Amino acid sequence: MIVTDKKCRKSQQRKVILDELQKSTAHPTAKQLYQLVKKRLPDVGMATIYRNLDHLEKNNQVIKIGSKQNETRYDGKISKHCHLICRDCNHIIDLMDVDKIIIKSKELKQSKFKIDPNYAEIFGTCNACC
Amino acid sequence: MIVTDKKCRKSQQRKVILDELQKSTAHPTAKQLYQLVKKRLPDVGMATIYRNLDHLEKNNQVIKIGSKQNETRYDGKISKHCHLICRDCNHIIDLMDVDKIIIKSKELKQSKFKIDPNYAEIFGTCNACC
DNA sequence: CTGGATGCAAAGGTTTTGCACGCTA
DNA sequence: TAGCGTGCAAAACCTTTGCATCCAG
Repeated sequence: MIVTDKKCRKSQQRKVILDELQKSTAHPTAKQLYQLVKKRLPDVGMATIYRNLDHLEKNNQVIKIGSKQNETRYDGKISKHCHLICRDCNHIIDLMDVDKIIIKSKELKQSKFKIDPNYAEIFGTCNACC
Repeated sequence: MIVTDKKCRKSQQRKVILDELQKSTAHPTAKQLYQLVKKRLPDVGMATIYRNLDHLEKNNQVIKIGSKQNETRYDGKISKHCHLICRDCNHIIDLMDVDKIIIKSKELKQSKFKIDPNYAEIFGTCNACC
């Protein structure tokens, strides 16, 4: 579902932030984005970056990678399994019985990326949050 | 590859931290683990929790969930795609051409978890780090 | 004009580090 | 006894928030 915020104003800052993020392929951090934006708007503040990233994410113009929680979580089970992570409540479900994760992608083959089968995080919405 | 640290000592603290983590199914944060450990070792400090979690992770006894980087990263591409994340260098590769991710798991079906196809993070090692 | 957006500075959280002391092997 | 591990406190980070001011619509 795409939410369009009718009350939002298109400030220079917001435009530049979105533009820099769309131009980049590096998946930058807020700080890196700040450096990029600062080149075009030297007076920009860090708070503006964060506020706009939140705003843009809520309006589905930007993706925040990973869990929305900013505390690291740990798992004492080291046998092969993967995690389902609820983007709403941060609940994590273990999938212990996954034989194989099949991803059909040419880019994956070309990338020569070596998938660690113990480590996949699949995001979505858990039963309680649906 | 399993790395066993020959110089490590089995302090009470380390044993209790590992034990609590293995008993838990909640994927606790460092702080939550601290509360659990504190019940058994009232004088334990937060630094001990963090140092041991690092140590245990390096020895493959504990999994740190998510990217090892603790800064949030953002993506300006909102079309459906998933991410390959290198656990060594934190490089993120976009897979734009994934039709479907197939996960064979009974637990997944039972969980009624609703996967967001735009959001999968597959961890491993990138070409440069192999 | 109006109220959303900004910049600055301060506060809030999490994680790391320095240091003297304690404890395992 | 050697040197790894601990607890405490301070520091280092990342992110959020309060407030006066600015500016887009």
